[in-house]
Amino acid sequence: MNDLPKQYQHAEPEQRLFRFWEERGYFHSEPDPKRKPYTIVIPPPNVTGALHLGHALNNSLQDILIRFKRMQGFNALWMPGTDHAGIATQAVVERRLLQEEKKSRHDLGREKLVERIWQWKNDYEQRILGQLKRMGCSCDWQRTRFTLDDVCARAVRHTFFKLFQEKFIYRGKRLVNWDTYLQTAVSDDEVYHEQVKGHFWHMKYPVIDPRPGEPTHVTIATTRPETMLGDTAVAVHPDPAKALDRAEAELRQKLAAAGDKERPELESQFGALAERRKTVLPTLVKLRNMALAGRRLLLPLVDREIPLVADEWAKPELGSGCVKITPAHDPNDYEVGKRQDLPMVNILNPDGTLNVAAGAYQGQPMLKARERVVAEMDALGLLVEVEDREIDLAHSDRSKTPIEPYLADQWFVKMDQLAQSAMDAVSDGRVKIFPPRYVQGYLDWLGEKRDWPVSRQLWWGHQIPIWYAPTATEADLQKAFAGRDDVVWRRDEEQDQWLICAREQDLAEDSVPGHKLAREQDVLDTWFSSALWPHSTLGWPEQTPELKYYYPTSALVTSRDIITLWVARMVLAGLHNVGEVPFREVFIHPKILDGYGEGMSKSKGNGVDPIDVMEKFGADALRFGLAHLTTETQDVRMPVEFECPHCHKLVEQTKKNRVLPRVKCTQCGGEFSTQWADKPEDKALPRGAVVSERFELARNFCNKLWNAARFALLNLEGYAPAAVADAELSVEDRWILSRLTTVTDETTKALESYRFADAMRQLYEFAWDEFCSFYVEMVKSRLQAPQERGVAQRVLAHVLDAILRLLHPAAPFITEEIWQLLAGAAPERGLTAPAAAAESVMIADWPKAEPRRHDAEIELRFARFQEVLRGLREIRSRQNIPPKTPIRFSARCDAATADLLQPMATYFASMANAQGTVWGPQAAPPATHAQINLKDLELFVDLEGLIDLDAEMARLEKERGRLQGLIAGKEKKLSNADFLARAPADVVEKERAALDDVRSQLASIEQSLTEFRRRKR
RNA sequence: GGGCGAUUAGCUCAGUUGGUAGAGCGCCACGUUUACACCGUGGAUGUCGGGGGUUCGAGCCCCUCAUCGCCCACCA
Repeated sequence: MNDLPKQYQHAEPEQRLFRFWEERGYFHSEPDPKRKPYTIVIPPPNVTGALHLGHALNNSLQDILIRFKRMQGFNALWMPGTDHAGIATQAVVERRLLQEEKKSRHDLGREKLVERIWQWKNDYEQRILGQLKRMGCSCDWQRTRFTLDDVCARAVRHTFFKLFQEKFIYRGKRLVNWDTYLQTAVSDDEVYHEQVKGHFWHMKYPVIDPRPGEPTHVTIATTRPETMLGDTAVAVHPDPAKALDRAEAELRQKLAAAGDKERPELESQFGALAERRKTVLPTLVKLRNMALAGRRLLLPLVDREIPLVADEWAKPELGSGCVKITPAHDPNDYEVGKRQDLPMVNILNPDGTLNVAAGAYQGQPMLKARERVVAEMDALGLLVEVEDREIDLAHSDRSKTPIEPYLADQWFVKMDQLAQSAMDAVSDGRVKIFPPRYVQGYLDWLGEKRDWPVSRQLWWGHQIPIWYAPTATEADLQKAFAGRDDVVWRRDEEQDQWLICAREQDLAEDSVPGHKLAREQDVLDTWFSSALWPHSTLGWPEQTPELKYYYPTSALVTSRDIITLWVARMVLAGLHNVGEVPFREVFIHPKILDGYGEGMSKSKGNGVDPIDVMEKFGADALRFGLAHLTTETQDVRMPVEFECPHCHKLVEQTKKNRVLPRVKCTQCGGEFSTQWADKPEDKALPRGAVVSERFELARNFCNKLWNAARFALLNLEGYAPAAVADAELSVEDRWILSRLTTVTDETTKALESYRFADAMRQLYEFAWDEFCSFYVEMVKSRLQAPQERGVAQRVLAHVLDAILRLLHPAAPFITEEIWQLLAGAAPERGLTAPAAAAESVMIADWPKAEPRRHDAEIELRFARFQEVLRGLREIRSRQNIPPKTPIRFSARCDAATADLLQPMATYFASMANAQGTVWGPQAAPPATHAQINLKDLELFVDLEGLIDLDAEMARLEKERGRLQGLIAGKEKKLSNADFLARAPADVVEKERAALDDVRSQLASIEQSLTEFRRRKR
C-alpha cells in the first residue's frame, strides 16, 4: 500500500474506471416491472459546438441524481442524446462555408449543404458525447438519440399528422421576423434588440383634392422611410380629444406617484400636452372628420391612393398625431390593417431587396432604397425634418443581422387548448417546478396562448410532411388514397389548393394520377422535435415496453432560459401525445456566468471547456465543485484565466482575447492555442487551458479524501470483519457514528429536494473536519494497541465505506478508485452484519441513517472537547510554545462539564500535548498562567517557566475590553423594561445567564491581571 | 414599462423559525507530530448596498431608493 502516491492522480483512474463501468453494463437499464424506475432525459445539447461549463453543471447535477437514485435501488435510466438545433447549426455551417470557401448555401444546393451539416453534426456529437463520458456521466449510452434520427423523425411525423388531422395545425399569412441573411423566419425568442444610431424622418403626404379649410398635407414620422412604399393608409385617432384627456389623466396619476426627481420632467410633459391641445388637436379633429368622410391621400413616389382611416392605434399625444400604416412590415400596423381591412403590400424579397411592388425601387436593398426615398421626398419638398435618434433595432440572434418584419406563409400550431393543458398540469401539481418562483413565468407565458409558428425556411431539420396539390380535385385524392388512414387532406381556400399530410411514408410526386404534388420545402422549428424528446426517445408512437415503464420520467434538470421554449412545450406535447405529463419534477439550476457577469454561451465565445478544467483538476473536482456552487438563488460567477503552457503563469481572460484562436502570454510572450483554434497552424501551438481557481476547493477535497483512504489502507493490515457490539465502541467511534447518521440523513434529504450545495457542504465538512481532523487523529493510538486495533479497524473501514457511498454521486471516480482499493484490504465490511462489499460503489446501496446511533450526549461532549482543545492550541500559539513542549492545564467548570471532559484526557494529550490536572469548580489559576474563557468554563494553562507575561497581559487587556463592551450591552438590554416584559421568558433567562457568565469571566481576567502586575514589579 | 433575482470579509459565496455574523481562496505567524504542504495549528479582516419602518431585539420581516443581472412587453 505504500506505493500509493501522496497526491491523487486523476487522469489514469478516470479512463480505466469509466471503461470498467461500461464493461460491467452499469449504465444500461432495461424495463423491469419488479423494480421502480427513475428516469431522466438529458436536455439534448445542440450540436452547434462543444459543451461549456454551463452544460457541465447541468449534466453533473443529472448524474448526481441518477447515481444517487441508482444506489437507492431504483432502476435508473438516464437517456442521452443531442439536438440538431436547426437554425443555429445551419447558420454555423453556412458561416464557415462563406468564410472558407466563399460560397453561399445556394451555391451548394440543399442536398450538399445538408450533407455538410451532417458531417459537422457527426464531429460535434462525438465531441459532446466524449465530454460527457469524460465527466463520468452514467447515461445509458446504448440508447443515445439524436433529434433527427429515425426514431425521433417518426415521432415528429406522427405528431404533425395527428395535429394536422385534429386541425391544431394550420397555414396562414403572418408577419414574421424575417432574417434576410439566412432567409428564414425566426421566432420572437430568437430576436434580440440592440440600440443603434438612426434617424427619425418627418414626411408629409398630400391630401387629394383638399377642401377649403382642410389641411393640404398629413405629416407622419418614421424610422424606416423606405417602408412608405408599402403604406396602405394613414391613421388618425377616432376621438383625439378624448384620447388626450386620457393621456392627461395617466400623466396626472404618474405625477401623484412620482418622487421629487421625476417631477420636473413630468410637469414639462404636462405643459407639452396642454400646448398640444391648442396646436395639434384642431388639425387632428379635422383629419378625423376627413377620415370618416372617406378622404384619401396620395402616397408620393409610387403615386398610390391610400385612405385616411380612424384607428385608435394613432396616439394624438405623440408626433404629429398621425401614423403611417404599413401592414406587411410592422406588427402593429398589421393589426391595424386587419382591423381596417386594408390591403397588405409586401415590398420585400426574401433576400432583403425590394420587390416589384416597390415600383421603380425594385431590386434595391433596403438601405439603398432608404437613401433614395429620403432624397426624392426631399426633392419633392415633402421631407419636413430629420431628427437623430437612438433606435432599438431588432436583430436575429442567429445571423446578427437586422430583422425585417415580413408577411409570409407560415405553419402554426393552435395553442389555446394545448397551452391550457400545460398550465393545468403545473397548477394542479402533476408537474412540480423547483424553485417554485419559476412557476409564475411559466404560467404567464402559456397564458398568452399565442399560436406557435413552427415552420422555418431552412434545409436542416424535419421537413414538413405536407404535399400541395394545386390541380387535383377532392375526388382525385379520395381515389388515390382510398383505404389509407395515414394520409389526410384539407382545402387551403386562400391559395386554392389541397394540403395533404402523410403520416409516415413520403408521397411521390405522382401519387395522385394525372397531377403533380409538390412537397413543402420548409422544415419544422427545432423545438417541435425537442418537445417530443421525453416520449420520442422512449419509442413513441410505438407502445414500447420502455415507454410504458419509464414514462412519465422522474425529473428534468435544466436552466431557466428555456422554461417556456422547451419545458412548457414538452408538457403540452407529452399530454397531447401520450396523455400524461413528461416528468414529475423540474429542477431549474443556476447559470454559470463569466467574470464579467455574463452568461456563458457558444455565440458569445466566453464558454469554458470542461475538458480544460478536468485536465487540471480532474472530473471529480469539476463535478463536486459545480454541485458545491449550486445554491437556490445565486447564479455562479466564474472568473477564469488562461494558463500559459510555456511559463505556467495565469493570463487574464479579457472580453477580447477570450474568443481568439491564439493568445500571447503577457508574461513570457509565448503564444498558445485556445479552444477556438481551428486552423492547423493554430492547433499546432501548445494548448493554453482555461482554468479557474474556483475548482481548487474540490480538488483539494479529493486529495484529502485520497489521503484519508491511504491512511486507512496503511492501517488495515490484519483486518478481520466481525460484528461490533455497542459496548466495544470507544467514545470517538460512537461520536463519528452518531455524526454519520445525521449527515447521512441530511445529505439524503438535501439531494431529494435538489439542495445540491447543502449536500456537498455537509459531506465536505463531515469528511474533512470530523472524519479526518478528529476521528482519524483519535483512532491512531488505538490502531497501535493490539487489543483495540480490531474494533478500530472495523469502524474506520465502515465509516470510510459510508463516506465513499455518500460522495459517489458527486465524485464517482475517486470514490470508485478507493472503493476498489478498500476491497483489497477489507472486502467484508459492516458493523452489525459484515458482508462482502459490492464490486463497485456505483451499484452499492445508498447508506441508511441509523437513528439508534444518534447520541446527543456524545455530540455535546465532543463539542465541549473541541472547544477546550481549540483553547489549548490557541494559548500554545499565542505563547509561542513549541508543539513538542508539554503543557499542563486545569479547567474551572461545573461538575457535569468536568464529567464530560475528563474522559477525553488522553485526547488532550495526543492532540495538544496537554495534560489536564484539575477539572471542576475547585480548579484555580496557577500563579503564572494563560487563560481562555469559554462558555461556563475557564481554562488555565500553567506557564511556570514558559510565560511571555507581556503578551499574555496584552491579550487579557484586549479581552477585558471586549467583555466590558459585551457586559454593557447585556446590562442595558436587561435593564430595558420592555425587553423584560415582552421577550419570551427563556430568552430573558438565557440573557441573564449569559451576563453572569461573562461577568465571572471578566472577574477572572481582572484577577489574573492583578496577579501579573504584582509579579512584574 | 411589468416581473424575478442579487447586493454580507480583498475575491467567490453560505447564513436554518428574527436573538449583535460564517466557509473556501487570499493574507499574517508558527509548524515538516510517518495519511495529506492540494497539509496542520493559530490569527487578522465586515456600519451585512443607502434610507425609513415594524419589533424588547432585524443580515433575516415591511416600505423606499440605488446599482447589477435575467425574463416579458413596448417603442409611428
